[in-house]
Amino acid sequence: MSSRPTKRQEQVLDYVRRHRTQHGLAPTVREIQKHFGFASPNAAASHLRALQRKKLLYRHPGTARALRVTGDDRKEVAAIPIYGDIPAGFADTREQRPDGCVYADLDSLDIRRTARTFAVRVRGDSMTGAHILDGDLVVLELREPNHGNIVAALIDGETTLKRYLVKNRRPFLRAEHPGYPDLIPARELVIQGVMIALFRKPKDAGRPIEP
Amino acid sequence: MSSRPTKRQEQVLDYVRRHRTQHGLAPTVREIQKHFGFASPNAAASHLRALQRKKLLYRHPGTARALRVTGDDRKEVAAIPIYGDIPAGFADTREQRPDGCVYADLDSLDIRRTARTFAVRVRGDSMTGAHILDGDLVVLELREPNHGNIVAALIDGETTLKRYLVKNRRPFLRAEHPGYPDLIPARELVIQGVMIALFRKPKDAGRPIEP
DNA sequence: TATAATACTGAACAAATGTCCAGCCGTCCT
DNA sequence: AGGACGGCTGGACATTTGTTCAGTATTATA
Repeated sequence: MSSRPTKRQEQVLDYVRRHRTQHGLAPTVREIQKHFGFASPNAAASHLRALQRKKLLYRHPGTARALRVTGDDRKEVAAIPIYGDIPAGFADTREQRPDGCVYADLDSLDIRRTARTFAVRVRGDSMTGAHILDGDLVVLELREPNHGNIVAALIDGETTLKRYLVKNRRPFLRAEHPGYPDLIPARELVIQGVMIALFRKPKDAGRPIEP
Repeated sequence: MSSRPTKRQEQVLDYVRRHRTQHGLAPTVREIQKHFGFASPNAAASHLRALQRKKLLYRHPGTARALRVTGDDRKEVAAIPIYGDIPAGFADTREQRPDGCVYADLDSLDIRRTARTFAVRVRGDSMTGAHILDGDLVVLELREPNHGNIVAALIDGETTLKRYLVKNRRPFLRAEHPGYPDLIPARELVIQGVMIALFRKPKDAGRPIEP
């Protein structure tokens, strides 16, 4: 019987959430009091009581900083391995060595837990026309591609990111940048993954450019 | 100057880690004491001191349950609130209502824990030249922008994503799409955040079509 | 062998923190 | 009009909790 929080209660809940992610621990009653400018710790405490009543918050009585926002626990965070370079024998996943992981929640990625998901660091500018830049991290899912999907494919022993197209029942790959020709596979086309998400961290995020 | 922990210290560190993942919060000194059967809280406390000296643990003095294992921070996933729409009075964070959250690890985002970070859903195509598309999720940090940064700014009561430029010591905003004029602020320029990351989930990604 | 570091016991203090009681004011609903 | 509820002030109390001082025994370490 969890009901909706009021505006104020939402704010409190948000502050708890934020405090947890920023400082790694939940705030105390008096920290909440201070943040909202209450004159009494009871103001914060009663909000917590209300949130608890509405099942939006859990806590251990008598325990310091024992606040836990209900939804946050259930968030399933997937560790997506990053393969900087995909070698030929991709089928054997066990031999892969990820260069770290991206962590993203399944919700926002809409990932099925059964699906094989991985990420690749993009090299080159052959897909800038599709707004995929050098250095971008592309999250891929192992499945059959559809016409128009962006895929990681194996061409001549190298893996590249291209758009997957079908013409006259024959699939081929297209780069999204002037000067790159279409790639029509001589033998068979090995699709290693279909792009489902993109993650970019601009290199110039903190750096000024020439005026 | 971080050296190796002793066997016992390793056990304590392990217990702290386990307690955090199991209960969502760090143990107190006395909980550690109880777990190891110490007769004095000082036994646990001195272990924590040693671990701190070896840079394997961080804590806030005088704060309850403020233990953080050094390596674990990197795996920590931050909940970044998504503000679909940024109203005028942004300075008052308390009135914000996030439309859910993105979850990303601090490492890959290079987020400072102290920094105020949030995300905005991009609307419109004024930044396609900078490879930022309609529907993209842009992660922003609250800080002073540099020349060339992409920022969320408040213009005429509306928030837009633009490139921040400075000419003759006067800052202005530039869209990255043909046909959009530069925005030269009449009064003052309110910068709400500087882009530090981008997250895209293609709309046509999840459709499985049978051939 | 000296010296430091580890690994504790034992007691106690002070700050941090959760909690409770009493009451005020306004809004919404019946 | 009445009552339930949200939002808050003000004060106080009892734990919880971090911290410190003093001391013992064992194990490295130079």
